[in-house]
Amino acid sequence: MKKTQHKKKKTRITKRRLLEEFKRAIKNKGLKYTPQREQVFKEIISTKGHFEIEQMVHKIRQKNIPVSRATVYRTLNIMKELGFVEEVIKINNKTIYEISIKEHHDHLICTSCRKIIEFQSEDIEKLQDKVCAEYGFLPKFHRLEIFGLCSKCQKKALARNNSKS
Amino acid sequence: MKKTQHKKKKTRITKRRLLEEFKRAIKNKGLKYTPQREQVFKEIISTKGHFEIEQMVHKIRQKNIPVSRATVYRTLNIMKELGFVEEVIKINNKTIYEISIKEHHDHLICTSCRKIIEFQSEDIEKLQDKVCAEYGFLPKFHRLEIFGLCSKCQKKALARNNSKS
DNA sequence: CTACATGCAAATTCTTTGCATGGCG
DNA sequence: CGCCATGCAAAGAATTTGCATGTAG
Repeated sequence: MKKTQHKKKKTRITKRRLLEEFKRAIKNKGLKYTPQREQVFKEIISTKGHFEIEQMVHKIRQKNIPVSRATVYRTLNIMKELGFVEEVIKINNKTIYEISIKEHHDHLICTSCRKIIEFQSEDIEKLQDKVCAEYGFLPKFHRLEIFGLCSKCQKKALARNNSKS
Repeated sequence: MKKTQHKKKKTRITKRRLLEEFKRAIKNKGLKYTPQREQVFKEIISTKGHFEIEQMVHKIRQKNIPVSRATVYRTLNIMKELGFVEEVIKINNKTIYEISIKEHHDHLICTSCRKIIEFQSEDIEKLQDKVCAEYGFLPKFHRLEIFGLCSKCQKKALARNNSKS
């Protein structure tokens, strides 16, 4: 019984554990665990969904940790190699990074208001695995984005059309 | 009977029809239908899957149609607005465009050799529609990319590991 | 003819890099 | 201490833009 309870805790303290994992990974690579790197990482795991570079630099400076864009880029590249951060989306010429550690979310992206709705579908993931198996492909992570109009923007579009005619 | 046959032709001459559609769309917008624009479009619809800018410029020049990168960019932006070309992927700092007209493909992307395998799964698309419905989201197009190792690279990785130990 | 398109080169934006200096281990 | 990290500024790369000239309609 107690053991089961203990296991459950794992999910609760994810952030702390992640930070430890990161620290270990960094050191394993013979790299140094600096305040900047720590803070970049902290910032990322407390960010839901996506983030951009400028945003990240800002947030970190607000915490009184001096950091340059260069360092953020460099840290992100390390994190990419270590597999903590995932591939990259581009929207309006801006690169948007995504965390690969947290449970994975797919996205509905409104092309009108740019709102991003996250969702998760086990069924879709199962089918993906099936496809991969067919091609002998070993999946590491994926990205599913559905572009379209969110309900609000649909209504707006409708309203516009009505007033026209 | 004959009517049915006739209908089938529609699918056969897609490229020609697409070109007409494009021409109409351009003119409807009060824009001009220039050789450059025509060629960019032709190039795109005869390209399977993805394409990059440099590649496109090259191909068009090879057909003896002078074109500048600027024009290709400008044309692509128009095509984006008109909905002929879709959102944009970024791999290694390069933007990769995709045609939105042709049947849609999803992708398995090998992170090692960069090979891109296209696939299609109606089942996945159905589930996507279901998700959209749940959120009252009106999908226009989507992008599904699964990153991982293709079978060849898996074998290579395996071979490396064996020789190590 | 007129308004829009093109090409060039300059400007912008995002990202990477070289080098001197700072700091983790 | 030694090596790696940081910051800055400069370099690079991708994309956009201003302007003079060309051309579709």
